[in-house]
Amino acid sequence: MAQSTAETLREMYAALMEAYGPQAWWPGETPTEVVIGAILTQNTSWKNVERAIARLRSAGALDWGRLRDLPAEEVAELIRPAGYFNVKARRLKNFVAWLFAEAGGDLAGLADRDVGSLRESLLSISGVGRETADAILLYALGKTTFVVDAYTARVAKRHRLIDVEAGYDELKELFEGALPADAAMFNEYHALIVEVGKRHCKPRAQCAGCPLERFPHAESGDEL
DNA sequence: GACCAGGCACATC
DNA sequence: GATGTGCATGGT
Repeated sequence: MAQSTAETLREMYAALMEAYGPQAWWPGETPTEVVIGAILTQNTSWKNVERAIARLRSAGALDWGRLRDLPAEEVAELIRPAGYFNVKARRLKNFVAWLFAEAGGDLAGLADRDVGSLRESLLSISGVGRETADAILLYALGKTTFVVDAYTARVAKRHRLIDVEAGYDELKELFEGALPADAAMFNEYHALIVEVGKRHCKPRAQCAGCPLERFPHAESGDEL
């Protein structure tokens, strides 16, 4: 009898940790940088996001008060390397307005809010969808919520752990249901999935040498 | 030159 | 509720 999907997910975590070790995502950065990065990385490579963040830093704009006061056009110019810069400048401004309304412009003021209501409130911001909200909750605020992204979907579907048509919420429930509710573990697992995604689980899979190769999977050629 | 990258909002059916 | 489209830079 085959092992359960939940067991497979836990074994995959162990295999990835064995192969790559702790990722320590966003360790030296401030929660402010994490939030900005979460918005800028929407459908964009992290390399380009780093360039944009560096430009914000040089301009002294890694600061909510400064971002609030800068015209959207100037924010857009600063974040140009991240792509979709006009859209993302508005999204940053939307988040800033929300943060001042909710917590006086200080992320620390959100620390005591419970995950559920905070997630709902974040989702009310235009430009903050489910993945961005979960990334902010987990990586900036340390809340226990699993982050699903394109890599998560690809890995889970390639390994037949979920229906190929499954959406965000189903994937989130798959992982949260299989794992202990531990923010540190959710943090590591998501980061490890991104790592294996970048190295192996690409649109055209490179399964040879993948830490997850021993787990049953579809080969490249499947449109995933 | 095509394809891809840690999405999201909005229009339309 | 499902599907299609615009948004834009930089790497392969």
